Amino acid sequence: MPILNSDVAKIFEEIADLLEINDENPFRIRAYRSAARTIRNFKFQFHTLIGQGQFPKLPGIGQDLEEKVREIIATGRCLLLEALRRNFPPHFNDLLAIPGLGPKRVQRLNHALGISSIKQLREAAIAGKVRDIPGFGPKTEQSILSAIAVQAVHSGGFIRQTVMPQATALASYLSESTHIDRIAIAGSCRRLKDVVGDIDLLATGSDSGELMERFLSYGDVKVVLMRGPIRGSVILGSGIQVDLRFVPPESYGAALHYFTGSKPHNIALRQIALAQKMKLNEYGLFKDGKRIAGDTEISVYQALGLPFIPPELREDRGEIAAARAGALPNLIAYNDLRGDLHVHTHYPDGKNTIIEMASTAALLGLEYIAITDHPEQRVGVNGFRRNDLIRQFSDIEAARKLHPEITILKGIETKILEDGSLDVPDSLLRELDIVVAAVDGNFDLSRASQTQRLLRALCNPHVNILAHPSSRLLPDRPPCEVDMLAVMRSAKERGIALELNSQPDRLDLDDLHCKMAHEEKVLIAIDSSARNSAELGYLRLGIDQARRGWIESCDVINTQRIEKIRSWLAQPKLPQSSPSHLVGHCGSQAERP
DNA sequence: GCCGTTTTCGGCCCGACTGTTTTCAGTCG
Repeated sequence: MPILNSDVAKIFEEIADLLEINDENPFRIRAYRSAARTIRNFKFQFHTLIGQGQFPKLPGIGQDLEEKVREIIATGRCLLLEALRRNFPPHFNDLLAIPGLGPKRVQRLNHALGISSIKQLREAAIAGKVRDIPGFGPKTEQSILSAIAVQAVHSGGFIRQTVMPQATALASYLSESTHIDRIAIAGSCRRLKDVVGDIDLLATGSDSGELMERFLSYGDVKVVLMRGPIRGSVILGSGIQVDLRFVPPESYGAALHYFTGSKPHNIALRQIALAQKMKLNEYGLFKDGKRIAGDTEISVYQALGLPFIPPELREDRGEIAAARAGALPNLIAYNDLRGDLHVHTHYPDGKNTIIEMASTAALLGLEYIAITDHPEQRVGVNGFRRNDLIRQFSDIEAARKLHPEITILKGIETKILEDGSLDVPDSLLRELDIVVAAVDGNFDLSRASQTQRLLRALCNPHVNILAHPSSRLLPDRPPCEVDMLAVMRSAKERGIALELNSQPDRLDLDDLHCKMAHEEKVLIAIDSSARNSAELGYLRLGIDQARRGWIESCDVINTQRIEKIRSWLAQPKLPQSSPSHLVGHCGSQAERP
């Protein structure tokens, strides 16, 4: 089993945790954390590059960390980590994940009570033993118990789509405060992350007192975590934390930037300011003690010599270098989409007909949709019947007559079986305008087997789109282990699009894989896989995700007019045996009854 | 541990808030 970048990153993160508990140089700790992030975001696998005699030059990875990466890739072990682990009980660093517990308190808990796990901490807190440790008290003990309870329920984070109604309702409520000029949703919600940990709100105006009172007395507040004159923090009934911060109007832009994050992006920008003998904080950009920018975000970037960087790109994934080089992507916009190539009908929970789906899509401004139901939707448990497909064809013909303003393509969503073959015979697939293939079941195959499975499916000459490629389900089902770079390169060679599925619990491809697709110039299809007409609106979430992944309009097949779509679908596929790296994947597809 | 418009050593982002103190350490974002 090769050691993956994610394995190396995990080791570096654990080293950082243990160094932190050891009270080591904070900058050394930051170096490990920064390297872990860089390695996790890096698109090529180190084990492959090192196997080819290469080692990439990456920021924050110098001689020492390069040697450690090589050691981990070669041996699967890291001597430094093993030495650190000998000083602590197993999983000791898990305690750092409890809000309110940092390295000092974790050490004290261990020295005073021998606590080395969250379970032990909970038991000690319930028994009232934690409050007697110097530096702790009854309030800290209670907040530890609350934090453990919240963490147990929401450790996976919250799907942004479910959080935004709460955020906008609270922002709207706060905006009624008489001394408030502006209120904004910042943080990871503004960066359009698929899963968020909390809600960050920023307000500006003439007086913060009434705002804070209003905030803390909001009907849905369950717990008040913190209440200062300009900053407050609460937990809502849903379990999500909300942080509110007030700044004076002239600092609005700098504060919006600061509270939008991400933290690594902010740190990088502050370093740029320092290099120019300036200081950047949430109140503004200062030179010689004088504010020179900060009323708007644009003013901050401009004063630092950079163009405006959209919030969804602010992850310290190369956006600052791209901004400096004038090479920021021209991000796709919602109105760029012309169609949806993965739409369902007649679902038990949706019950919308082809006509209803088509009319809603037309109202949304779409020029085409593809009806791509699962075979079993039409036939139940008795296997695929050709007559059902014929019946749907005639339904589509009827809908076409009723809604000539929108093109309706005949399609199917076929399952990719464990061996990479499809659950619908080629003889039927060839009668369709478009074929969407998707993994369904057997999510826990080995990385090699899962990759082979997808590569073989891509060899089917009728497949046009690989749907929700990682099969993750937010927030809890992890993505399948798969070599996505190999899948993308194969898809590109064969003219197949990878789907960015817009369902809020999928958003699959994720942002990093979107960026990879953009860099690899692989076609993307942003689809809703709507199960009823309302879900066609999820396309907006797909666009959000695409923007986080640097996707431009030209990367996306369904920004094209229907004529282009038809010619893309009609393109002959490469002969099955021609791409050298696919030999062995592309056997003849057996016909199934 | 990294890195260079402070360049091979010395600096590395920075302010708010809490709880437990008795002036501030620890933590968070």
